[in-house]
Amino acid sequence: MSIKMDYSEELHEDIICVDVKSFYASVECAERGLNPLKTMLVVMSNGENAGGLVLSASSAAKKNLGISNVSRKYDLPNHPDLLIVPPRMSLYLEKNKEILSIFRKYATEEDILIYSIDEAFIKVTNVKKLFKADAYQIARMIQQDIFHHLNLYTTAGIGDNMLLAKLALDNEAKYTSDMKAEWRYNDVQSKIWTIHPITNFWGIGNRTALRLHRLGINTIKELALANPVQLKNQFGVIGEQLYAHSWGIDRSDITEKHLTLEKSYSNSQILTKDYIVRAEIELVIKEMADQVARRIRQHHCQTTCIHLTIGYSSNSNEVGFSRQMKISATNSTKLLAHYCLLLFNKYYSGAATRQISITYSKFIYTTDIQLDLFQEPDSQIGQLNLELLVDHVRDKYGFASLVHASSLTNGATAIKRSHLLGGHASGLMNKKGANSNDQSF
DNA sequence: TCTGGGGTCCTAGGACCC
DNA sequence: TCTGGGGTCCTAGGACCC
Repeated sequence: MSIKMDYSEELHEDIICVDVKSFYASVECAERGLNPLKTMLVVMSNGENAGGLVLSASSAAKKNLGISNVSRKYDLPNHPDLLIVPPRMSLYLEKNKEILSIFRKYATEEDILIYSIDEAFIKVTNVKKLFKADAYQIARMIQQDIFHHLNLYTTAGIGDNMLLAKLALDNEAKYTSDMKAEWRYNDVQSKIWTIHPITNFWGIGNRTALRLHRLGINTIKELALANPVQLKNQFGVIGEQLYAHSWGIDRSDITEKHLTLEKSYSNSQILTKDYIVRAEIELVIKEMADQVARRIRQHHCQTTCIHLTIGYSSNSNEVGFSRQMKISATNSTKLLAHYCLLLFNKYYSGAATRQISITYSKFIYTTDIQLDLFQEPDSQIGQLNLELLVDHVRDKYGFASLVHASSLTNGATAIKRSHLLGGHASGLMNKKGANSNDQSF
């Protein structure tokens, strides 16, 4: 028996959520002329170490060998047919662009929302007439189009809103033979309420599952039938959202989502060893401050907020710290490195360091220079021009063509990392390094 | 775990203002 | 000063996603 819910005020769109099956692994199969569904292949970052991480495993590797996306090299079975290949992030970015250009044949720019490197939402409500097709048929056209052009299989979820499309994708389309699933408000009680375990539901991780469990809520159905006031008291906004989601309700507008993203750019790394020497840690911070500064210059923005996170070694008694600081708008490497070091020196306890992360946020988009009142204007402009020149040379000849002498010393990681994109090998090992591309997806 | 990397969003609590 | 109160901005920390 089902319970009545009035959906007349909710969105009734045709949203398709598309995701490329095992994206990185499938691209590698396609490049080798191998069947992406039958080949056992994994893309592995840092494959030279025993701790190498599986970024993507083909479905055959997952099914036959039980490999998952965060498996380690030391976990992998020894199988003669298993192909282990290094990542080529720049290639995946290229394929991502080609897929996007296919999406644009089926919807206008503002009706497409890129969710990640291999996932996007497409609103097709307004083009059904044009294609003389319903959403399900349009999803099939998109899937076939991508397969013909790129030899990649995609899965598609279809729904009245973005949440339903995404849930249909994650919880059904991935397991059906035609790689599609359509979830409408009518299906909420039979489809959403039976998602199991509860952490398979979008937005519920282990921590939230545990807190729900303490309230006696162990299934989506129990969540939907819970007292929304109690949920709000316990979880705040998240509680209201969880409740709405359990009924398949999501009022977010795909076209407005474009405007509301609050952006930040960051780099982070887990170091290959514990760093004890203060100067060596400072050096890595300077290098990373430089990398992220370069990215924001490429996007023509200036940051007004920097954030430094230091994680200490597990051999240490302390966990580390995470601090941010407002600054006057800048994208100057020199200034940003200075501020990052300021934070570091203020809070560093002297413990062995294993992880470093630098984030810039709260951007202003302008080409004007915010002149510092306490510095000579000429020297500030000169500094910025110098940094733009350095960017230009690196675009042309690769990051490693022009580095501070300090990056050649022990402990420095910038040169090694200059071929990384999104933290993994770009596949471009020639002089024109990965850094001519952007790392954000 | 033999420490991956890049993001977004929410909350509590402190500082400051009127 | 044996407790004012509301609003806004900021920071640290938590949680989640791909």
